[in-house]
Amino acid sequence: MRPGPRRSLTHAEILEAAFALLETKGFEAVSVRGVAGVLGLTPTAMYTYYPNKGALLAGMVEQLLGRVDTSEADGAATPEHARTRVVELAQGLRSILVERPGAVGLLLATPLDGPNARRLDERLLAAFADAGLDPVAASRATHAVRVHVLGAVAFDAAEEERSPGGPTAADPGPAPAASATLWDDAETFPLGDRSRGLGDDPAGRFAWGIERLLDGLLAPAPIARG
Amino acid sequence: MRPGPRRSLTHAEILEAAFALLETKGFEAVSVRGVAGVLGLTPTAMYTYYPNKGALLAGMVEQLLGRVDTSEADGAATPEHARTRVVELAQGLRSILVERPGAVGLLLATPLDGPNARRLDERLLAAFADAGLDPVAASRATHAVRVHVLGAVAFDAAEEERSPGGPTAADPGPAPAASATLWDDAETFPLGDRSRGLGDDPAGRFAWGIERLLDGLLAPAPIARG
DNA sequence: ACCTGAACACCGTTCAAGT
DNA sequence: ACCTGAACACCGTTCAAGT
Repeated sequence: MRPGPRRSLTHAEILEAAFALLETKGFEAVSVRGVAGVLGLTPTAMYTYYPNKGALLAGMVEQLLGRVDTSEADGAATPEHARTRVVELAQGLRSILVERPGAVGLLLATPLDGPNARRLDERLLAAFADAGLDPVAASRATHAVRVHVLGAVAFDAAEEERSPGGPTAADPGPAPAASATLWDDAETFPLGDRSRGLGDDPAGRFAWGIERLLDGLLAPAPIARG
Repeated sequence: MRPGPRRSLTHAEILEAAFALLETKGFEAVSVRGVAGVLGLTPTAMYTYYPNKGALLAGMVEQLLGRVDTSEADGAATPEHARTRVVELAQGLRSILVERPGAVGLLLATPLDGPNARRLDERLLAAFADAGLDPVAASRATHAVRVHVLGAVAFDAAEEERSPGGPTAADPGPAPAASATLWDDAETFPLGDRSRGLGDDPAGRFAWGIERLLDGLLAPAPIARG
């Protein structure tokens, strides 16, 4: 068939194909040509749906962030409820990113400014306001949480890449094996070596880190600083 | 000239060319072919120096991290000194990343496991140990700082990409202009809209975030948690 | 409006060959 | 050991053309 049977796909169908590619072959495989291939389209046909690759990725990010549950828990606006709400949002965001291999690449390649990104921000801002923070502090606290979640997932992804299967359990790896690449000068790092494998469970250290961050963000006495 | 005048470059010279490319044309331009071009080499010649592109990027990351000053300040091992040391390391790491446009891409594309990355970790671990944290907590605190710095720089870079020139001052951008891409459903986000441009100075919010994180990591009374 | 086919200017990497 | 040249299997994007 030459020109085409006018199939008229929906954006949802295209994103579905893109996510299938992301989950089966990783972020690198999410290409305009690749998605077109899955859909049985010519690469150029993709440009009638998205003006460029960035817009496609932004669409994926939006759909991903839409999966984060931001329904207001029916609890009151007490500081205690506010804190657990922040934790839930942070954990929820982390979950949808960790569940999908390659999703981090997506987030890092795309500005987070769609409606669902802003909705998430809004919930965090509201929670920090409920916790008693003034608007400037709430804005910065929201940013700090955003930054922490994304950074943590990015780190986990980078580690996962070099030792697939997961270091969740005790996995010291090929212990004395020559390090992966060029540097064999092998200084010793007593503290690092000793602590290797201590707090290494990704989920555990993330939960711990978020709690400590909130300890600092919601500290009751902001007077004694310095 | 056909085969070649046996020029025998050093790794340092190759990395210099790679950084020149990074700083003038951004991370995307750092390609095996691109670097080879700057050096007057054929792309294939690059493979006698680095086994693949990843190793080249890892070499760049190592050199970048080598620029972070980790010289032990002559101060005593008091908790107060420990805290300021962590802040200095975090700020130092952020500086070398922020100064070089495109450096974030580098960090995110490469596992941080070279000697200089470990040296930085070691300094953070030592500081947290000086501050009185047990090995597990010190390891997790180190990870939290790592994550926070990288996440913050990645965020700033993403923002810089869509409004170059910097939102350092009050820069509301094209205020009511239709949002960059597809979504025009335009829910309203009262808190987000009100706080837009409040705590948005990258350096300021980073410094604030690191201090709050340390408030939580170095909290004196880990009893009253929950 | 949606699609094809050809084309342009790129990638990373491998392989056989030269010195 | 270091390098070239040709090649393979990819990219994102544009353009002219068909229905």
